[in-house]
Amino acid sequence: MSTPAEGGRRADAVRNRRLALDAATALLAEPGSPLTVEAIARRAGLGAATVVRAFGGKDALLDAAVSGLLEPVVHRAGRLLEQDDQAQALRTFLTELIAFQSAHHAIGDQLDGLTLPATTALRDELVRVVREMIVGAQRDGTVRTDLDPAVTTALIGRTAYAVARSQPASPELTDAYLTVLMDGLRSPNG
Amino acid sequence: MSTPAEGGRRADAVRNRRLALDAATALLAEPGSPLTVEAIARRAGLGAATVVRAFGGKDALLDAAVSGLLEPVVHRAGRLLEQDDQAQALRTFLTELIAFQSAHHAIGDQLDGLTLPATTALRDELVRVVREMIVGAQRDGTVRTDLDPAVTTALIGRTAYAVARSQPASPELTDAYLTVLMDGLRSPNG
DNA sequence: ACTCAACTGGAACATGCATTTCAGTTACCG
DNA sequence: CGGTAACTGAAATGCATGTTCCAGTTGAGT
Repeated sequence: MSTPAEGGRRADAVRNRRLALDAATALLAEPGSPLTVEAIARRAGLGAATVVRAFGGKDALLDAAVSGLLEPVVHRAGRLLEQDDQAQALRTFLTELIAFQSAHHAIGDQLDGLTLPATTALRDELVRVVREMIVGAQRDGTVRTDLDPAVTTALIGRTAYAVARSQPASPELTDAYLTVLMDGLRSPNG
Repeated sequence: MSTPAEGGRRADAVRNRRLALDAATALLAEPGSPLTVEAIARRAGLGAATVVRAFGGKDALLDAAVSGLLEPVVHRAGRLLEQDDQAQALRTFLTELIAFQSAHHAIGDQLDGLTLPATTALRDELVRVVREMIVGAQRDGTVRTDLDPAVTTALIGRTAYAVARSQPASPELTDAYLTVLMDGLRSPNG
């Protein structure tokens, strides 16, 4: 669909494509892993050339792996949007997002300057959902209205990412972040 | 003193050392610059070998350049510590720190995983000063006491860095960050 | 079974980088 | 001035990585 589809491929090619994807996904969860084509190939039990060809390049492989991990997170965020208390939904979502990013440490680590179409689309969708949460919470009166929702969303995105990158992952830091953020987002005279 | 000192060096060696340092410093302020030895050498009007040898390696050169930029920032933070209102001192310092990091974009960009002795020492000093500001503000009653100062310091360090990395530098984002942070750090029932 | 296009992977290649080499140059001391 | 050790920088080296080549292998249609 997005990347070379399963069309008239041979069975071994399909299987190796899956192996490469699984290996890349596994390495994304291991901090300090090289995340090179060589490492992915070794993990998958394949040659480097096969790994590269399966997706048409390393970037496309990483795009598939990262977006595969990100998709359930985005889906979960959409579900939280249906909740009554949008401020609480935002807090819950951020907690889960930070846990997710901590678990898949290399996602933000190695992929900073790349252009990955599927991943970018999911990230945009995530931004959209978070902004809706903020707007909803403003409507509820639980989040201050003197800040532009778009700016607030950018603020949350950047800082949450930074907190998740703490090494090693620190529950106290995450707690402090959520506490300060949510209190700071409350109406100033409330 | 730290790196090969001026000892019995020839005049041209001393001059080229300075040229290399200035070139590296200049490149740290230019977003998107390669920051390679080649680029530094071209900027300095020297050969790559000369640039490398002047400091005994690229890392040592960057350490000298970054710590040279960071030193006045640390000094300024120490001066702010003498101010009466520590919460205000913290806010002022963060404003300046973010501006500084935005101006020298590449500092955090390219130097994430390196071990630079002088730079690390200055950063530790900076952390120490910020923690003192927080403790002082807690004593003043302007910052909540239900958070560990060390954790709060880590939180501020990570998030300020993330905000400064926004591309392009956005005054609204910095404003929103400082507003939310300082309000969130106030006593919850105040 | 037979065929052959698709597929594989080790090896060669390409790229971008820091560092070292070394023949030539130059600052500095006497 | 010379002599010489320090210094210079273009080129060579080393290294890590992604990508491509190609001779051999294999899945799948007949």
